[in-house]
Amino acid sequence: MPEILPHNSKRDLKSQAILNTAEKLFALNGYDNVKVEEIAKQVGISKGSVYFYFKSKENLQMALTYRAFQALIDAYYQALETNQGHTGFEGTIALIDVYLHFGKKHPYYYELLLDYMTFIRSEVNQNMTPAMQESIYFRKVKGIHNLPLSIVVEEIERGQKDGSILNQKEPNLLYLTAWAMVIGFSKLGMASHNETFFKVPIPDLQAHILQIVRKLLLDQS
Amino acid sequence: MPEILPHNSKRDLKSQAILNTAEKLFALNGYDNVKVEEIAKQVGISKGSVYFYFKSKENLQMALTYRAFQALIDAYYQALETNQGHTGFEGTIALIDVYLHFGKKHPYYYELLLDYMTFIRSEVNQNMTPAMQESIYFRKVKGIHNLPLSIVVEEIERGQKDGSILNQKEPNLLYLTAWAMVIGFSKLGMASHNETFFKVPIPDLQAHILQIVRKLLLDQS
Amino acid sequence: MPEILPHNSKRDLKSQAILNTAEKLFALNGYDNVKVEEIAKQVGISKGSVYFYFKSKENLQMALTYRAFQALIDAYYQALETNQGHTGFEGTIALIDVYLHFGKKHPYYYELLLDYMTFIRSEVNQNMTPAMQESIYFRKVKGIHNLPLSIVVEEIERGQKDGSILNQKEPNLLYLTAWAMVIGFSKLGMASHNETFFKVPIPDLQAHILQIVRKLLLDQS
Amino acid sequence: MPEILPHNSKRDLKSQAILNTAEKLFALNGYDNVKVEEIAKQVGISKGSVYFYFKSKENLQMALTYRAFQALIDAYYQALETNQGHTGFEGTIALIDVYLHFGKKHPYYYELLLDYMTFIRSEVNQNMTPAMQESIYFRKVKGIHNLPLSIVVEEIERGQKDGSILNQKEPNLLYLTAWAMVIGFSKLGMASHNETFFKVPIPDLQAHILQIVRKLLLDQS
DNA sequence: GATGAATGAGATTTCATTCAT
DNA sequence: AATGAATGAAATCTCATTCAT
Repeated sequence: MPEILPHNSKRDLKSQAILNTAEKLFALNGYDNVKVEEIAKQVGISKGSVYFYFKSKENLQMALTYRAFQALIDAYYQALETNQGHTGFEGTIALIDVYLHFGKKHPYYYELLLDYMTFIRSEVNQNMTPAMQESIYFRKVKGIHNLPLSIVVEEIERGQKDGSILNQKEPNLLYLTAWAMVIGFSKLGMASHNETFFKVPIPDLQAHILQIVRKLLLDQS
Repeated sequence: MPEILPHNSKRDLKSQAILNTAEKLFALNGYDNVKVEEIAKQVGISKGSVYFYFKSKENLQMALTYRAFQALIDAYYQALETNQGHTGFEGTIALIDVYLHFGKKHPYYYELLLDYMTFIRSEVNQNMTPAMQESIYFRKVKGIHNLPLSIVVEEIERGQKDGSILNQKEPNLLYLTAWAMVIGFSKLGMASHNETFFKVPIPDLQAHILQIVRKLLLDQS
Repeated sequence: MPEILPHNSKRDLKSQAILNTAEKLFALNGYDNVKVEEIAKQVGISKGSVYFYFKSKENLQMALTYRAFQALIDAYYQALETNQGHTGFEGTIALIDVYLHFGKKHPYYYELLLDYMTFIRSEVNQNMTPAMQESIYFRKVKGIHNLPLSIVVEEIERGQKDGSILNQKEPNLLYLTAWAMVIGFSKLGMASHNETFFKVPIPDLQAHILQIVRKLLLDQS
Repeated sequence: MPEILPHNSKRDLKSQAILNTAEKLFALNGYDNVKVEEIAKQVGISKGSVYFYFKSKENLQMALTYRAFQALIDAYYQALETNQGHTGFEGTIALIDVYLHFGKKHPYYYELLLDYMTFIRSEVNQNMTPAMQESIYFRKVKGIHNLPLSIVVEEIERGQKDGSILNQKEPNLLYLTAWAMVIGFSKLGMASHNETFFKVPIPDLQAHILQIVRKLLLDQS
């Protein structure tokens, strides 16, 4: 009964523990201000062990980025499943809602996802550390990094076909526009640990932005 | 009597040269990847001189943040002056347009402005270096950091009064909503050195977002 | 009764496998650049097993040194056996020839032998790790480390007596002189993976040096 | 009077001090067993300062190698000057004598010179650290690393022409043969801090080897 | 005012060795 | 006997900052 777990489950458990702690510390103090030693200490293991599980600090962050993508994609699929039978419009709104909640739950994931987009864009021209080139996590992320986009775009297309999304503009343009709003909101929301930002309650701002996205999708001008 | 000497202008000239170079390098490589020595070298002075003009690297960045605020505010006032006689709606759109174009000349200013927002919110709760506490530039920035908001908000209010802005929602809410869109766009646009992002031409995206802001202000639902 | 079991042969087999691999890797990359883990991996066992058979990395090298001495001594005795009935001169030349060819099969043995000579001279004055002090292999090597010298010296003496070696100088002096030449050649030859060294074909150089040794032994000036 | 020194003489003085200490420690304990911090401590400066003068530990060693070459070449030229008017034979012997004394005075230089020969040989095929590729000292050494050979070879050729060297074999072959003897002797001599090695007084061995070299050059068989 | 040599705390990373399983 | 996760000392190198000249 208890032994059905794959025999590297203990290994996985510890990787996850390291990742959890790293995520917490990176989020709190910023990547550069966190020492690997500190991560180890908080996990209750030695510095060397962290390096046993993750080849480098950079790699550790890429593993976190992978997690961020996975978490987002999982949440997307789950929302899609929950919304089976609904229109493409409803599905799209649900996805955006998911992204918004996602950022509240894992604020650091936002940063990671955004940083990755910047990073990947300069992959060709710029210098990438050899450590990164060979990183298994980097390869894993590259395998899925377009999924979030395509999931939403497909849902938008579905909505355009089923008539629930009246705006007939290029789905990619609609996606990026909505994404820009949501990212902007997250950036601002991130800046305030308080309930309000410049006297505006954060939830009000969020509701307002969601409402605009709705209008955008229903717009047929 | 003693203060009329052009004595200080040489000083200013050199500070400005340092700031120009720092801005360029920070924008290009990121704050952490730029060495003070490199800045000095490119200015053609010594490391020690940089420290004569700016107490620390952090301080240098805060001075840059001050420049960013100044530049934005200047651009705002100039747009307002150019738009004298126009409606509040037109003024507001002009301001947003300014913000959108603002980053073309100084791409790093967006980051600085955003970082500052994040920084300032932690002023009370968190740990701030004593060096920063006493920084003259920090105090200067604090003196003007609410101006961009109030300039735009005032213009929105003017528009609501003169009937050119039909949306009667709280001006702060409108401002933040519009700001979120613009920030989001900047983040996305910044990330791409290319002309397109996910197959969407960057200028198309910008135009689209501006159009939505227009609709937002004219919305009376 | 209990010691006849082939029980130990499996043990020996594995030690030998470890030594073979270590020798190959040390020769290729240098002692310091070879990780114990890499040795284990190439043998197909675990790091822990290496430590079961050899108390430490240093010890492993000393075991290799022992093998080097054994191999040299074996080759010497074999040459002597082959040359039974020949003069001392011929025997001596045969021994030197053996030494010269010795490194072709095990290039690393030269280094090991030389390093050992350097190591042993510092035994008294200098600091030696306690691990080494107690090393069984170190004791084993100490037991035989004078054999190569005495074998050659005895052969020289035999040659001086049977009249085939005309040079009547101190046999130890003759030995060291010949040894110096051979070591020097090995050092130079080793350094070149090519066929020539400074335009001189390596085999030509070797033949030349052997010829000089011959003359040395026949010299009666 | 005292100010004629070039104004970076203080800088040079300190580099030399670092080099002196590094040489001593490397010679005593081996490159790998010496910490940069230890060098700094013994010079009486900080670790960072060592890195200010030499970009890396590897670089420091290459600087030492450069010194070794310079010292050898200087000694060669000086010997040539002293032997002006003498035959090529005498000049050649003088050069070999210089090399022999040289190794006694700077035992570590021998190793460095020999290591460099091994290193340079693998330059094409093998991996070289980027740090080394760009090392100014590496480039400096490459500029002069063939001088010792050519100085001696020229002298041998001169001797062959003026009739003082009767051996008409290829000068490069003669050089390498002699060099092998001398290197071999050095290796053995290095192994003994004592006055004797296997009961043979070191100076006797040296004299003997020199005598053989003499005979080699005069040999016309 | 200007210089740049000097500092030294601190960061990442490696790897021989141990030991619980 | 065998395994391989865990350890932690130690090593190299960086760079913001200081300060004597």
